[in-house]
Amino acid sequence: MPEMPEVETIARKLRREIVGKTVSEVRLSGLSLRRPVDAAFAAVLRGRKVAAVHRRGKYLVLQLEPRAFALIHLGMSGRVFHWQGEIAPTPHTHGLIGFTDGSMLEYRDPRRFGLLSAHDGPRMRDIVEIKALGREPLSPGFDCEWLWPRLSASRREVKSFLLDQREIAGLGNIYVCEALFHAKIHPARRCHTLTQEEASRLVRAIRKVLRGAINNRGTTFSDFVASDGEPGSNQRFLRVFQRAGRKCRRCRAVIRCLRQSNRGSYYCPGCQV
DNA sequence: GCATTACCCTGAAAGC
DNA sequence: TGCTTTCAGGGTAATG
Repeated sequence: MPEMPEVETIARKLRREIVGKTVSEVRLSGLSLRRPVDAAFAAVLRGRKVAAVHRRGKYLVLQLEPRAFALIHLGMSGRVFHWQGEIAPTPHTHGLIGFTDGSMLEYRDPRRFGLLSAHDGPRMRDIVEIKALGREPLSPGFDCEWLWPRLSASRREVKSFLLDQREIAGLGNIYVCEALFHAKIHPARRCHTLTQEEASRLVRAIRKVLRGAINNRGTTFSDFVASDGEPGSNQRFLRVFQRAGRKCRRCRAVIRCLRQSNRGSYYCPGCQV
């Protein structure tokens, strides 16, 4: 499941591969993703040049020239490939963006929880999906001074807060579980009960797990691979995620899994209070 | 404002 | 072996 480090890995790769290329054609499967792909998607992209590749939260953003933006969200199972030359679409290929040099960008998404959208003209920060996103966890503004007042004002469970993209953009289930482990905070703790020291630990833990995951080119289970098809290696460093029933590497307690908002929360009952 | 539930979807794993 | 069922989860919407 692609979260911020996986999307960042793809963005870095695409930055080297497709910036400067001009879109010659766009083919869509016609099947609906998270929502139907707008009929204008192809028209907005065709003939435009890729000026830059950005990442915002879990969105991959292609900045086009003349000014327009294409948003790609990978959902649960989305993958992006850059191919040299013509390729045959798979049953799960929902978007093919061809460039004038003959290479192609393929969007593949078996579960179709992802999103493709195009926006002609606006500033990036005014795009509705981007506008809704909270702070970037690796930006200079993501610190305890920013986070603690927000935690103090919320009675939600901290796991739910951290997954909320309107608060912090880019965290998903894997890295929230891992960050809470490193910060020694139980996922069901109510935000307002966290001390300033715990909030500070949480900030450091979030930055640590994300930076580590980016360095490892993301976490690969079954779904995620970078745009060249190479898997990431961060799964080797996970401490709690999908390790229920196994022993904590720090305290030897047995890792548990509880359900929060219908998602699995993995934690160590020995380390996390 | 927040929690809960359902929904979208399909591959993998488990169960029979 | 082969079929059916269950589970996984990001984001959104409806409901309480």
